[in-house]
Amino acid sequence: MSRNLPEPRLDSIWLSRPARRPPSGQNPLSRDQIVAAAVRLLDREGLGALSMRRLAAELGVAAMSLYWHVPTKDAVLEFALDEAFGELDLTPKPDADWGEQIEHISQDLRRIIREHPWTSQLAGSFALVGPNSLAMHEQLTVLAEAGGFAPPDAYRAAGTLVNFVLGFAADEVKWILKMRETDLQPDDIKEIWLSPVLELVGGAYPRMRANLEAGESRAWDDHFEFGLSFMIAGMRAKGTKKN
Amino acid sequence: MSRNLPEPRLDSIWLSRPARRPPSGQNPLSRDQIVAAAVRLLDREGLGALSMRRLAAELGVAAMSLYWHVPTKDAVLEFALDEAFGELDLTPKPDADWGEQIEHISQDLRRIIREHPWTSQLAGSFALVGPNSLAMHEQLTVLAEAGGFAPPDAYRAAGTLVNFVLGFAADEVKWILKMRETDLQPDDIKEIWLSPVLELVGGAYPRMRANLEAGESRAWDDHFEFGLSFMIAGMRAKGTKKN
DNA sequence: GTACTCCCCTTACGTAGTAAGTCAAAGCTT
DNA sequence: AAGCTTTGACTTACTACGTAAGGGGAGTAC
Repeated sequence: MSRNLPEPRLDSIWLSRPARRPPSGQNPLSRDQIVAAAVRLLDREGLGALSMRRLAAELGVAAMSLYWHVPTKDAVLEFALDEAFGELDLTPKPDADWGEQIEHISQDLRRIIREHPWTSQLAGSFALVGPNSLAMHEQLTVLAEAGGFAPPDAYRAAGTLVNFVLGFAADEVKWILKMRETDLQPDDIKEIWLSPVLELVGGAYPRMRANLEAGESRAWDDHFEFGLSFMIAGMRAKGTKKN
Repeated sequence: MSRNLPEPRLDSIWLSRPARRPPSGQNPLSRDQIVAAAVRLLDREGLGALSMRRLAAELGVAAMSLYWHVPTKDAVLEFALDEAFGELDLTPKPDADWGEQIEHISQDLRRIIREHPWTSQLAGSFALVGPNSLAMHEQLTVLAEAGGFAPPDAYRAAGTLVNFVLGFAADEVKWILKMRETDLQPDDIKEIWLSPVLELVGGAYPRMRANLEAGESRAWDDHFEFGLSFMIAGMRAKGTKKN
């Protein structure tokens, strides 16, 4: 069941400029179409199902044809990842507190990762320097500055926040994918998965045991809101503008 | 350059009990030896270099021999991951504040991930339910309770903290691996990598530009301490025990 | 017509995980 | 001691992957 997730890379595709002019006619294939098809396929069947052959089939084309528009499979993944970030709602909300706006973007980022679980797996492997990713960091930095952080700290605070959301969503996504894979409901998962864990830990880790038992079908929403409130409390405590 | 990182799994190897009794004689192969060799290989050559054939070669054995001791490659990776977590120093420090102890464990976790960069890639793919991982969460939960959180919130706070450290370290590790891969120093990286980013963003994201320019060779330590102080400030703000 | 570029194609290589089956030696039963 | 079972390694082979290399046809420019 091992699937090809790329190693972390920094020589991002975003750093090698187009070098390929836009399509002349009504070509059946283009980078945009490839990326769109990749997102569709990833949403439908997951990261493990995306092979160049499969993606080409999705477009009614031979595998190697893709390589005219895209240098490697990793590039496809990077484009798809940034494409998903493009769904973020970053419009400023003038009548909302900076903290509320940060909360809104965080919730939105979490939503996107839940809707495209593969993003969580890719975000850990690629440097996030696509245009939409940069726009997100930029906006969060702006809001952190509004919260009273000096520019360098605002930048760091934004990064810390993104790390939290990505980390949280990664956890969440493991469950979502598991449920999708097995066609089980949360309660079934509890039965077939949680019980063995509890048996495994035995008497060893009382708190983990208690929390796993109580935590039931995972109240993800509450958990997320708690963590987030937590981050924002930290920001309010460390920034100079207290409200 | 795509490498085989597994999809997130929840049907963890930890959940299927041994079912294999310990080797009788002085066998050349055992699960422990395989895991130890895997860790060595991963440290030395990275996640992408670990194939079953390569790992077997490391042990002077045929590839399929490993499958007697271990059901799949993913299992090897899960064992290796928990093995690394085993290096954590979780001993209670009686003369340290709960916040200081949390800080200590967080720093230690970060150290381990830096020393074994592949852990960061694997942690995103496997449910963290190995014994050493559970021990870590348990201890962090204990400390959060000492900070004044009610048990369910302490559990969540611990999770939030781990998410932060893992997320931060994932970022960091991308750079470490890049430097290792290319044999470059931070300043060189700045030149060959950062400049193109800056050129790419152009005038678009003034804060990202400013921070990337100022951020230089990435002051990771400062950045981490900032984020961590941030998390702990949040905990102190939300927990009941204020100091 | 000739040349050139664009874009998609076919073929093939090397490597991956692992299913399936083989077989020698060690251990247990009688 | 003889025979049976279990253990732990081996070999072979299958399918799928990313992509290097190169072919060829259509459209355009002179």
